Amino acid sequence: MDIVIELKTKLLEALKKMGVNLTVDDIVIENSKDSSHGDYATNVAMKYCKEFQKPPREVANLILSNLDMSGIDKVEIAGPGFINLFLKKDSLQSIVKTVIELDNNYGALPKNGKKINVEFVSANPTGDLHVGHARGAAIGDSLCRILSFAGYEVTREYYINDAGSQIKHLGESVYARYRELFGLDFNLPEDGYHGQDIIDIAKIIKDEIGDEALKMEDPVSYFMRRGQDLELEKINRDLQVFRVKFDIFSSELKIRSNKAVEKELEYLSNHLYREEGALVLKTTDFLDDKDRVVVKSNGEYTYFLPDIVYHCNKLSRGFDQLIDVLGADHHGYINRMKSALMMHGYDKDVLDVSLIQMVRIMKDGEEMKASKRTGNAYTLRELCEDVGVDAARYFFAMRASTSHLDFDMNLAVEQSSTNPVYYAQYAHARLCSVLDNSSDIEIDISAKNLKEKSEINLLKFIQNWPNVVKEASDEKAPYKITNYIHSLAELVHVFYTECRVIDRDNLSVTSSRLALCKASKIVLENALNLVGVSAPSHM
RNA sequence: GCGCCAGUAGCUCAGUUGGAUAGAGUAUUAGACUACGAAUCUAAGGGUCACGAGUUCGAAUCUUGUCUGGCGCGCCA
Repeated sequence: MDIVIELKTKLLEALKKMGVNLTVDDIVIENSKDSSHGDYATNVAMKYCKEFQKPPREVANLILSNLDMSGIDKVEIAGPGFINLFLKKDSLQSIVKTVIELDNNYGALPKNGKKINVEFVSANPTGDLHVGHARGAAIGDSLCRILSFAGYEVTREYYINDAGSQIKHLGESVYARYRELFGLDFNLPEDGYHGQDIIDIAKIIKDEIGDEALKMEDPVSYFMRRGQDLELEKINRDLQVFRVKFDIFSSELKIRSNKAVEKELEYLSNHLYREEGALVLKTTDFLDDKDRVVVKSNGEYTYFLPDIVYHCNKLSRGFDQLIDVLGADHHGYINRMKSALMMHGYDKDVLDVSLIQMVRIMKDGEEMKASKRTGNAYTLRELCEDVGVDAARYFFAMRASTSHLDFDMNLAVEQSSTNPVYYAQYAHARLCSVLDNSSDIEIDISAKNLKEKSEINLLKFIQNWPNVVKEASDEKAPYKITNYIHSLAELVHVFYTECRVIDRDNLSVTSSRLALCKASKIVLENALNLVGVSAPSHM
């Protein structure tokens, strides 16, 4: 059993004897930062001293006199009333066996039967993904990996806005470039797209169908469809390179079919009113600070209306929770969507929005606003080419999504200890190397000879991994995983430096240390996998 | 003007159900390879946790006021 849980249970029993009933979640046990504070410490005596109407240190004393001491080496009361617990070494060593036996599943939480839909990226297919999308993609996908590891059934979804004016502009732009290729006069719309990629797409279409489009009655709608498909293929290729794979692409056009939007208007009729010819949804009855137009006075729908239909569509597919990963500039959108869902009788918390703050690409101490090569926005593809997928994914996942991110290009390409990605991957490669060099020596998974400080620290840290998974999943915070990875890598390096692993004159210690190496390698690999970063055995 | 997010070491950031001397990385300085990968490790210096007031045994954390920055506030998507 989990040592922390075991300790909590013992504390609970002690408190119970003293007449106070609590649950496991009421007890906080933390890893001591300072080894003189024991292996673990708890503040229960201070937290619940009011129940006993006695000062914290006295309560601590009472708890200790009732505490089952099996597996515990010694206890101390310290400071204002902390209880410091010192464990017997063998109670820590058992984690090695657990890790090696569970392997890739160590840290995975049991299936909880909950279905979560995570919508992310959802960029209009009118051009390449830029670095803002890249951060959304990295965080969205890492989140999915974490949630899935934490026992949820996860669906990754991409919403294509293929019914709006953007796609029309795309069609017109590609058509114009297509005509240009035949030397015909062409009209590139001002609010169209002017990049090189549009010309490339026009060329592809020319290769596909020759001059056939020139005879079409409605060429623009053909170019809309085909142009969008080609853009989407490109986006999808870039995302796959970035190790992001969607389960489903939903089309706004399809959502709109079967009169779904009209039915939605009917459903919402009690919450609608007319103002200056437009239909307005009374979202202020719920969470919003302003009512929102859903049908413009010219009869067109705003973006919001089909998006309501889309979110209801997702919920109708049986998801317990929806997560939207959105750029921070969309924050005004949250309450209006939640309000609409509440009109459908859903709880406001069925939708959880992860806002992703802005990214600045920094190079040589200055912000890089555009790609040097193309002059356009710096793209995900260029980023992958310049710094590699591992570095890009790690850096994006590394910070809380709510904080602005300065992406340091110089650091990301650095192949040294200053680069956190290499630091972690190097730790993994080192472990692999040690294990390779000792393949003839048997591994002792009881790990009974581990007793050095660096070994114990590593054991405790590995043992905490499932809790980190839980926390990252509950808080939807991939950066908790990268923080863990960095600390784990550090402990591995320290262990490696202080403890010579392979010693053919002392095979009993060697066998234990090899087991620790193997367990550490497994956890490191599992953690890296959750943020989509590879765990190489050689570098 | 209103709303959301933020302000912690020179720089980039952790620390958020209130806990012990506020931590990492980076940068700077000084050390450590005749053995498993020195892409590493060990130390040192570096702080008014934006500022004030409050809540209590105890505040970076909670409340409140102020200042600064980013973003939003459209019959755009």
